[in-house]
Amino acid sequence: MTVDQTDRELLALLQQDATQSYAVLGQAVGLSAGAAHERVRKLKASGVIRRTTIEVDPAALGSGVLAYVLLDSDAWMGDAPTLQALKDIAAVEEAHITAGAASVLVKVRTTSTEALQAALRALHQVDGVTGTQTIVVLESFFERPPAVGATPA
Amino acid sequence: MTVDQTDRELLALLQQDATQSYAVLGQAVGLSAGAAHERVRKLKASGVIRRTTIEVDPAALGSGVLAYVLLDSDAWMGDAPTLQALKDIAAVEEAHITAGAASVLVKVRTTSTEALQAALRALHQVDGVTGTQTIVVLESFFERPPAVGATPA
DNA sequence: CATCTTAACCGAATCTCATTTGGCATCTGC
DNA sequence: GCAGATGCCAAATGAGATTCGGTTAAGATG
Repeated sequence: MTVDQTDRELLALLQQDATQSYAVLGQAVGLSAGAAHERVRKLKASGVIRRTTIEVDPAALGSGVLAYVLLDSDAWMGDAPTLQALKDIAAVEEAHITAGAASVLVKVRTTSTEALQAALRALHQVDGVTGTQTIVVLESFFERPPAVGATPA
Repeated sequence: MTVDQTDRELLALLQQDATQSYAVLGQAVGLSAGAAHERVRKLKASGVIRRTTIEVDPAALGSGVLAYVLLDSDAWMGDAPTLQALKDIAAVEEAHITAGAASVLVKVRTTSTEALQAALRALHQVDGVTGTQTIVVLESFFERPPAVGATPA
């Protein structure tokens, strides 16, 4: 699908606040409510918009501990069983295969350092993992959604 | 604010799909539409729900390169000027002060390796930064919203 | 150049759902 | 046991999502 400048503006506006009416959205980009609706419908249908969701404050739910963990391994970790094992650990928010010394990088958020320890234990038990290096976050400057601005030349 | 089990269920449902009607939400948790609405309203007012937003597929917009960058520094980086400097780099999605060897960890997403290089250049120019270590992501297993389940004992 | 096709837009009509209101039951503290 | 507060339901109202018919503009085709 072609995503033009107007679409990007709509995406940016919806990223900031997905509850605004199509009338307002349309006005902001110079379209009628109907036309804005049609564009957004297509963006959803084509998968550019994955879903509409809420952003929850982790601190409000007691998840105050954030850490990044590098996993060392003695086998290839890029396959489905590894993925599933990581997904099954609720504290794991992201998991990526990486280039460099470690093979996998995971982002972990827990309610306490005790819970972090439990998560690390679980990570150690994942097949193939031989060791971990943990980077504990002291303070988050910000976490924001991906930029949607026009692709620079 | 007190967040009980029903609230957590509502949060989980809204995280999956924030477009469902309050009638459906209420039914799912055993409440009337009005009561569900009232709970969600309070969650928003109290800041547990930060905002309603859309999740955009970065790949669909051409942002296929993801990397984590560790920043070394010769000064304390935990202050507002550093925050602002990092925020001004559009490719930076997250920035955290960390314990450990490096002082700051940033998540960077770009359209190409050339753009990644440009982002690294910009990071080097941030006041206090003396060096960087970059972890390039080869493949993302998943990136999901924070868990909202009941806090285990 | 005339015509056909397609895509995108607008404005109006319809219909669903968010939001508000009033009243009842439950629980708390006095 | 009583007053106040909290949380719920059911019903009314209005806003806004969604649909539809018709128009224009931009290419393609001959």
